[in-house]
Amino acid sequence: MEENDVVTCLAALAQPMRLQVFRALVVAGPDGLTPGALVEALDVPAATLSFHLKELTRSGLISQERDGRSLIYRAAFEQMDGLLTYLTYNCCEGKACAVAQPKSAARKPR
Amino acid sequence: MEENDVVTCLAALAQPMRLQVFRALVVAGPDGLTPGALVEALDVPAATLSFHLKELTRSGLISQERDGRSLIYRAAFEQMDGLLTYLTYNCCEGKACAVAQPKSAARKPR
DNA sequence: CCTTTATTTCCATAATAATCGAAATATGGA
DNA sequence: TCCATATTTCGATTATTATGGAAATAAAGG
Repeated sequence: MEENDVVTCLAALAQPMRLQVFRALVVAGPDGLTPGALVEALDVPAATLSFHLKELTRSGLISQERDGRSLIYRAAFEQMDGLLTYLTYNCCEGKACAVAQPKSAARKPR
Repeated sequence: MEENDVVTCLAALAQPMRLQVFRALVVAGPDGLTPGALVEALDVPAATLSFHLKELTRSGLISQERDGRSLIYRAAFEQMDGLLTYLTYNCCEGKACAVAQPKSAARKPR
C-alpha cells in the first residue's frame, strides 16, 4: 500500500463513530450490516452515518453491496491487512518492536 | 490501549507531513532527530513542523528530550506497538486475516 | 549581560471535516 | 402506478485542523 492510501485509511479510522462502525462490521463478519442496523446499534442519525460510511468506503476499508431495498456493508479485510502491513513495516524498521504478533496474541484475549 | 487513545494515535498519523515525520523518526531509531534536522529533511517551515510535532507528542507516538540548545524527538515504539495490537485485534476478530506476520514479513523486504 | 542558534508559541487565515433535518432516489410489492 | 421502506444526497451550520510569518523563550558561550 502506498503512503497516500495509508493516510486515507488512517483518517478513515481516526474518528470515534467511524472506528465504531468499522469494529461493528468486523464483528459482523461476512454477513455484514445494513445502515439501518448500524443506526440502531450505534444510535446515530441516518444522514450522519451515511456520511461516515461514505468516508470508510472511499478509503477501501469497507465495501457496499445492494440487497433489495437494503445495502450491506462489510469490512474489507484485505485493505485492513495492507494497512497493518505498512504500519508494521514503518514502526519496526530496524527495531525488535511489534513484529510481536505472539506477544500481542498473548494479552487481552477477548 | 483504549478506544480514545487509538483514535488520537490514528489521527496523529493520518496526515501526510506527520506520517513522514514519524517514519523519519522510526528510521532514525534511538538517536532520534532534532526539529532542525527534520526541517531540512522534509523542507517544512519550522512553525508548521512544531505544530505537527506537538500533535504527535500529544498522541504519545513520539517523545521529546532536551539536549542543550536542541530538542531530540524519538519514535515511541511501545505506543505504536499498542496501536498495532489494538488494530490487529479489531481487524481479525474471528477472521484468519492479518495475524499474518509471516506473510507481511515476506514481502517488500526493503 | 549580550549574542547567536534552536525551537516554540502566538495569531490570523484558509481549508477541511462533522452534524443532521429535509428533500431526493431506489427498490419491492400491492 | 402508487405506496411504504431503506438509504443517500443536499445544504446550511458549526467545529476542528493546518499553514506559516513574526515575536517570544531557552540555552550555550563569550
